[in-house]
Order: sequence, then C-alpha cells, then structure tokens
Amino acid sequence: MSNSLVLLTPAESAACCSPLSAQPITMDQAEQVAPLLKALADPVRLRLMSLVASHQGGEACVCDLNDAFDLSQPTISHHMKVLHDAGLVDRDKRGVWVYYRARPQALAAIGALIGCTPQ
Amino acid sequence: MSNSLVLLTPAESAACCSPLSAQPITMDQAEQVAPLLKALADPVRLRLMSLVASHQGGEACVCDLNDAFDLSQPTISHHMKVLHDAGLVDRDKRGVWVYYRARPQALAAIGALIGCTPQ
DNA sequence: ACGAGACATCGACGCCTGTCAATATAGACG
DNA sequence: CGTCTATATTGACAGGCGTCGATGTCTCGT
Repeated sequence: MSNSLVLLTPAESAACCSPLSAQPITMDQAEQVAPLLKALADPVRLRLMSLVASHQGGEACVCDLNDAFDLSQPTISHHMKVLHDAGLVDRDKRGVWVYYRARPQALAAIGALIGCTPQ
Repeated sequence: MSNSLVLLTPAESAACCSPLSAQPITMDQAEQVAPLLKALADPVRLRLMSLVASHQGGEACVCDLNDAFDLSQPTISHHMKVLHDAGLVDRDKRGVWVYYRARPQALAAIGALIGCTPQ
C-alpha cells in the first residue's frame, strides 16, 4: 500500500486530537471511533483484550484464551475476529498456534477521545 | 440510601484501579464496565455525550441536542435515556426543559480502565 | 499418506437494538 | 380550564449480535 508508514487507522487518527469534553466531535469522527468502542463493549471481549494486553510478552495464544472462559471455541474465535477487525489486536500464526497481540495505538485512541494522556 | 457519600457506581469503582494492560481483569469487572462502553458505542450517543460534555456550563438542553441530528425527537430521547441509565449523564428538569450534564467520574472510569490518567 | 490437534468458518437460533409514528405526560401561559 | 410546547413512553419493525454444533482448513508427527 502507498501509505505503509502511517500506522494509525482512521479510527485512531480521528480520536487522537479531540477529547470528548473539549469540543463537540463531528458525526464523521463519531462514526469512525464508535466501532472501536463497540468492539470493546462486551464483557467477554473486554476480558479477552485484557488477557492479551496484560499477558507476558504482550501476546497470548488462543489456546490460553479458550481455557479462561466457559464458552465454546468458535465463540472465542468469533470474539477475537471482532477485536481483530476493529484493529484492537494483531494476529500472528506460528505453526499450529495463533498469537494475538494488543495494538496500543487503538487503546490510546480511545484514551485520547475520553480525554486522558497515555500511560 | 445508606451510602450517599459514595459517588461512584459499581462500574466506576470496578474500572478505577485496574488498567486493562496491567493485569487481566476479572469477569465481574468486565461485566460491570462493559455497559458503560456499550452506552458509548454508538455514533449518535458518542456525539450526544460530546455535545453535552463540551457544552458551555457543562450542561445541554434536549432542545439543542435534537437540532444537531436528523433523527426524530423520540430517538434522541431514547439515546439520552441510555446514557442516563448507564450513569454517563445526570438529568435535571427545570420547568419545561430538561438539561443533561456529563458525569466526569464515568468518563474517568473508562479512562482508568484503558490505562490513562485523567486530563 | 494418514491421523490428530488448533483454529476458523458456516448456518441457525433467540435476543437485543436503533428507528419511527403515535400517544402520553407535564409544565407554562392565557 | 384549555391550549401550546417540551420531553418521555409505547408499540412495532428490520437488522444486528452472542452463542452453539457441525464442518472446514491448516500444520505437525508418525
């Protein structure tokens, strides 16, 4: 792609400069950022995101994630796809196993929107 | 109520001490905070929240909010009810008009969860 | 080549959600 | 009291979502 140096998705760049409380956001900004929040707005996905983000090495194997819930394997796979499609996690297949890694830019984008400074 | 001095909802207190990336959150924490995110995870509500939070005086009248969207009045009323039920805004009826005010604690709770420090 | 294990996809089900038109409520003003 | 205006509630509809069982697709051993 032509802009491979731009590491921010539209959602991330839309949120990075306009805290919610500073000025009214535009409908375009809202429509770009809302999917990020929607992806996190499920208890299972929120915990999945936390498990991945807090896991040693910054990445977690799906096999570990499955064991953390009383849910079927396809359901966990579905939730990870939602997180991945939203740009919240990166996917890395190594051999038989798949590792997911949190994308701090996406979380930072939400934080910036809420009106916080990272870390 | 007996604990009127405690101004934090369960969702807010659950999020205030455990950034997502520091340690895996529990299912209970996730189930308490997810509704906050779900309430914000809609483009219309996200912008409504921004309009209220950034409005002069920290509060906005419903009549102003209605004009900002191409949506019916009942739809805006519905979205404001969702935000109110989630604890994101306070409701104040003065005469015929209703004013909504952002609850910074709720936004701060989300910020803390994401791993940011307020403001 | 074959079987086994890890993960994804598909199809189906019940439930939740965003939207609207119609109606209700409640306060202000004659 | 009656009417106007601001906001909420209700009921209905289409579409989206979370979950599962069944099945598909890789990849590694043997």
